Amino acid sequence: MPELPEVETTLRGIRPHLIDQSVKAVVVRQRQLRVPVSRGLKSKLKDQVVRDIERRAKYLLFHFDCGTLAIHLGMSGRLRVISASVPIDKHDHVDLLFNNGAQLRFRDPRRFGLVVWLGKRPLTSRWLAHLGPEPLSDNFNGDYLYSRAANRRGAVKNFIMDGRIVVGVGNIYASEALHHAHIHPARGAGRISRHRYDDLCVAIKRVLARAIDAGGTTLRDYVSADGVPGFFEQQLAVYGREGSPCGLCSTLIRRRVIGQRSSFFCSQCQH
DNA sequence: CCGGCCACCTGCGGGC
DNA sequence: TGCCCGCAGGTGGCCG
Repeated sequence: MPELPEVETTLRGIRPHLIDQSVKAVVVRQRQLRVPVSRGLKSKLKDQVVRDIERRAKYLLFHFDCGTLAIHLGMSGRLRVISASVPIDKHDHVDLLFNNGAQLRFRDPRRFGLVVWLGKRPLTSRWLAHLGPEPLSDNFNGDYLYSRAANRRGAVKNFIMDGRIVVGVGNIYASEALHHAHIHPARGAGRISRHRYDDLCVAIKRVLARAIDAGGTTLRDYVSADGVPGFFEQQLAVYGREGSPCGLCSTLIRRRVIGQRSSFFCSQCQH
């Protein structure tokens, strides 16, 4: 489910409820996530106060005086603040209960997600240490992308989805940004001009920012209570639109597997 | 360092 | 109905 906009939207949704609150209890129903949830989590967090919550890449970082807890939503994770007594689903793996009555609930059917203790220097942990720049930051720009692409022979789509190059560009927005920038997803990363990397960088920033503004509703399973599909999905130009006409030239959108992931593009507009 | 491939896991929709 | 197949938002790790 979550690309970066969903993670950012989740952050904005939960933060006001949890800042300055102290942990009353930790409930772990299923510890077999991508890595096992550590057994000491309960005693470590008990009575600790949430000093801040922030996002780095697609990780949500919960800062306490004694260290930082990271939660990653993987492919199918969701994190919600609920009031007491919402029924427990079979995939509700972890709850953090707070003294103000708030309840942070982590649900993740596929269990590719992560609830992991990073200690006092989270940025040096193995999960965060090697990550590239944030896509919406100023140090992510065309110059940077172009310089990192030198001599790389792999497909540009794989290149921009590599978290060591830039974080937060998932499978949906990689296809979208490349369409915006008129770049073919299979083109070698090292065979793209400086100027076109400017365009690609702007496109990445724009598709992510627009999705965040739309409330991070990228997903097929983000359906509102009255059954209306997620708002932003209707704005996707190519992702999931195989066989329908390109909005720019009416050529039929094609799907092709690149780096074991489905990629969508217009063979007329993108080169 | 780089590219290619695999693994982890559950659910859903389509075809037969 | 029910089974089997392919597909799905991520990313660390391994191998050559």
